[in-house]
Amino acid sequence: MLTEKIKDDFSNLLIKEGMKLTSSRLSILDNILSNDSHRECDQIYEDLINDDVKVSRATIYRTLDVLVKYDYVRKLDIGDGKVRYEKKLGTKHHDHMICIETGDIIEFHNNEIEDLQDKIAERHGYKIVRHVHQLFVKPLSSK
Amino acid sequence: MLTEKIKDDFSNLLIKEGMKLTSSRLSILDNILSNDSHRECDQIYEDLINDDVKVSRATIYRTLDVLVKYDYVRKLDIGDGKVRYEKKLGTKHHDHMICIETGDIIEFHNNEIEDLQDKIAERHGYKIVRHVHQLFVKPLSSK
DNA sequence: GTTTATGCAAACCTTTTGCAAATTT
DNA sequence: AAATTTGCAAAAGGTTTGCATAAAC
Repeated sequence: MLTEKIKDDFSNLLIKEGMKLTSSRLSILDNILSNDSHRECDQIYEDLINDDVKVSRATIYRTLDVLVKYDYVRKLDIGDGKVRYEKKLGTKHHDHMICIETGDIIEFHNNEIEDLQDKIAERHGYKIVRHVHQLFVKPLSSK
Repeated sequence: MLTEKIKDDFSNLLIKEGMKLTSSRLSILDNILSNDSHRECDQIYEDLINDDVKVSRATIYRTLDVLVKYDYVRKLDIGDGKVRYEKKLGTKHHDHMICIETGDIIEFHNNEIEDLQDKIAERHGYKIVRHVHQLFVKPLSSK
């Protein structure tokens, strides 16, 4: 369920962009913000259909682009050919550890690494705009 | 130009896999090891054709799979929809900083970050198999 | 001579796009 | 009523695949 504030903010953002507040867009936003997993577009589509929300994949793709642009959603690409999306609004920054045995995606955050990254970029004359940090792991117990 | 040692090692590896040492495979390996850039399959294809090596894209894809599996080549995916390949044999481990203004790819390495990564994984009961660390940056001078 | 590799074109699969119909303002 | 959005199905774009032919062993 979207709060009034979220709905208002979203509405204003759309107006600012010359876009309209449609029920499809609200349903997609609601679905994303109510879910903590890392889903492919098709999974989101299935979930919406199961909730009796009638939308097309095309609309989901088009809406995800807007949501990513405005930081409601983060696009996650772990290089397995499947692009995933996760809620970003109201969450803290984190990176991902992916278990290569189970496919589990675990979130992590480390300030020291963040600082070191910044220094490396600065040393080369750059400033970081965003970063991707993914650890592909297996259980210590695994051979 | 491939050294005898590299050629022998490659030959042995193929034999072990029940595969044959073909001129296509040697040409592709040679091309990769002679190049320090980060190229898409299609760029590699063009470069080979320009060198009068007659191969198909299919063969390049199939050969790259083997080369990646045996650490001759690293597959690089910076999430822009273009998968790139870079020489790995004889190079030191590094990660990538990508300039979002010029598309330049700069290599970097930092032991402290590597150690911190290991600790994070361990703390969660995992061991790192590989990782992806990419900094998307812009010049400090840029607004 | 047997087996694996190659090239070609078709198939794949996810994402994007053009357009007419539907929805929003 | 004017403008944007939607769904559909087609297009796109990179990668994979099946199969007949070629090359390696």
